[in-house]
Amino acid sequence: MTIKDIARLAGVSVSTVSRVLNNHPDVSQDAVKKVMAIVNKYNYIPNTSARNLGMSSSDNIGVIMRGISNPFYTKIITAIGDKIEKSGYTMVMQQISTDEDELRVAAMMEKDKRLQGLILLGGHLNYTKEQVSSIGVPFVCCTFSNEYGNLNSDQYSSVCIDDEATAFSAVEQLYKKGHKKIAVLLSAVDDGSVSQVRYAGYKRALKDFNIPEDDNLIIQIHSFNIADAYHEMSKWLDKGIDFSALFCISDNMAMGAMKALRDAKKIVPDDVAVIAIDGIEASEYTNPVLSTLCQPMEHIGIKAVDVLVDIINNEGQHQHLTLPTTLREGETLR
Amino acid sequence: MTIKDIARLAGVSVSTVSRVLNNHPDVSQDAVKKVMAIVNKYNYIPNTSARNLGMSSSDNIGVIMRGISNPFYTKIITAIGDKIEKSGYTMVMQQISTDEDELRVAAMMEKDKRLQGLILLGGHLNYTKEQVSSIGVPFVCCTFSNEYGNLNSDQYSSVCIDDEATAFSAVEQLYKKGHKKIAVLLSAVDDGSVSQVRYAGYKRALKDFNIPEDDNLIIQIHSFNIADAYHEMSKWLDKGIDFSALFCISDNMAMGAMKALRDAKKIVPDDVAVIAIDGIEASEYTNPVLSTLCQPMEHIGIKAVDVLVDIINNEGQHQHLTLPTTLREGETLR
DNA sequence: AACGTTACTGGAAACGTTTCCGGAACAAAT
DNA sequence: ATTTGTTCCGGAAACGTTTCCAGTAACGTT
Repeated sequence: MTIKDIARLAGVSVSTVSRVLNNHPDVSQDAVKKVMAIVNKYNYIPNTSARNLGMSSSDNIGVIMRGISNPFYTKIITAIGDKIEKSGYTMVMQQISTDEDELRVAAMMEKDKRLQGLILLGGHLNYTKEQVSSIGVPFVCCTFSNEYGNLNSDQYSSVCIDDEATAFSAVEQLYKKGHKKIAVLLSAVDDGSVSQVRYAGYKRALKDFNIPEDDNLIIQIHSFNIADAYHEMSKWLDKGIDFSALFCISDNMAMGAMKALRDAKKIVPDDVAVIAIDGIEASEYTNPVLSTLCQPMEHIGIKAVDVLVDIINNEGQHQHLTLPTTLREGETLR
Repeated sequence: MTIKDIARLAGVSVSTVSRVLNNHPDVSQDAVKKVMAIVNKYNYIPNTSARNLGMSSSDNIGVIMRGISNPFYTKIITAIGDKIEKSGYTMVMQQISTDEDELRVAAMMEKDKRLQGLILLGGHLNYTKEQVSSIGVPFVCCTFSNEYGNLNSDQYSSVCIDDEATAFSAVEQLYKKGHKKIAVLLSAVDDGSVSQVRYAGYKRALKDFNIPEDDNLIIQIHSFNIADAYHEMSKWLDKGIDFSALFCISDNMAMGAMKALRDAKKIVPDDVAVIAIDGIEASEYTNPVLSTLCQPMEHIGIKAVDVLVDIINNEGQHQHLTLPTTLREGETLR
């Protein structure tokens, strides 16, 4: 069943069918009716390959992400996938490992799958101008702060929270409860990732509250992995360093850390207060319930697609959205 | 940069370039060398739309899933996506809501995206023959038991655990610890879903161990949702029904239930023993650590793609794989 | 009555591949 | 010397759309 068959059955030309199917203006009501009748009767769906070839484009939007393993991303992905579908595009997902260069992958993918646009999830900030311009379709970065990039901001869009300020406010919560010996559990500190930016917020908070920085209170792992967090935290606790509160840069890591604290017989929140950032569902069901600053995950996903689709349709400029976080008061603060 | 340009630059015909690119036999070493030199030099990637149109097929494999929100699925999806990519196909993901008919979506998607094959995640068993044959590409169902379907088994493939036996063995664990009053937290019981099958395993266990069934010990919700599990469990606990153990048909639900138990001042495992099925990462970090029967999630994903690709390439028959589960001894049994 | 608009239509080229088919070049067998 | 077969190659049709362009019919204007 091709457009030709439809044309024949409806008694019109191929061009007319095409026009009807694409809502072109220059077509009579009569023709629309005839064509649609046949289309519906035979449940005709145009061939995407032929259509894309004809228009020399596609309806693919690529989504590249590093580490879907962090449950934080699944909510965002869900929202993105949903919204892409609703907008009439097709989502093409590509996962990359931690050591792959996402922009190289993006460039390849763009050629290979003829993308209309790209969404990058959980990436870095220190792309060079050349790297960015090497990819020829509009793209939007999700979930890492705008202000810290070194790029011309009109070359891409971004949708995220203010990671620095959120980290600051997490530490502030601890400070307000009287904590001064605040340890931080983080990932890399120099790769332009969220980890680095949240760490910056932590440091600014310490400074503002006149708490001296102490390298002994920095617990660094090399992933956002829950198991890594658990092991590294356990090792650190063995050192017996004195502290009264722990700021984890992600919920996932906090869950690992809390198990380590439990193993070490530290009671949360009596012995150690804990706060984190993200607001994943699981962390609402830990014992005790984790206190955390929640990201508006669905909203992030939806907005990312919105912005991208607008740009694809030439209905908008690149923009940089910063969405608000909300405090979830759990049971890990005292 | 099209195949014509490559042909011109390499000094051969378009057909020859195509043959080289597709590893056809009838082409000289000399030609291969000349073409590949140009292809590599200009980093040429063939246009997928044109190629698909020419071959009247595509390289798309569809993945349909209900409720990616359950973290259990993310591991599987990750594995599936990875494997699809490695096999040279493109993953096209479609999420559906609980009330959508997955086979209708499958049929639509197949036409729309010209799929080569389909993977269905977390579906039902009671498809009719007509429904199944309405979708014209091979498909494999993941994560629900084979034996309970009412279909001709050579019409599709499946990869999953033995849900009935696993549920049986979960209840067996509780029985071996001396429990007789075993409540069960489940989802639907009559829709052909995993829930129904796991419930069947629970009932068989009771029977084998000479424990009378008791409707009061059945806690039913209408999703696999963690929040729903929490609320429904709380409501049930209010009734004050006597019980000593709880079998949850999924880890996710168990996490909700454990919070409800905590709210009700029931100590796990002293007052109530808990066991579940799935083995998601988060449930390894609950307090206390959940005891559960783990599914080989990565393995399931990889096998599903393996089987499907073999069938697409006419290198295999439809088959039904049942993968083993392993007990993770947590801290919720006594 | 001639002309310009307007509203719509159909023919056909174009998109970038794959693949069928016929043929060239050459070697081996008769 | 002719046939037969092998190996490789190029031309061109085909895939199913979109879209440009030319054209027709109806209608209002001068």
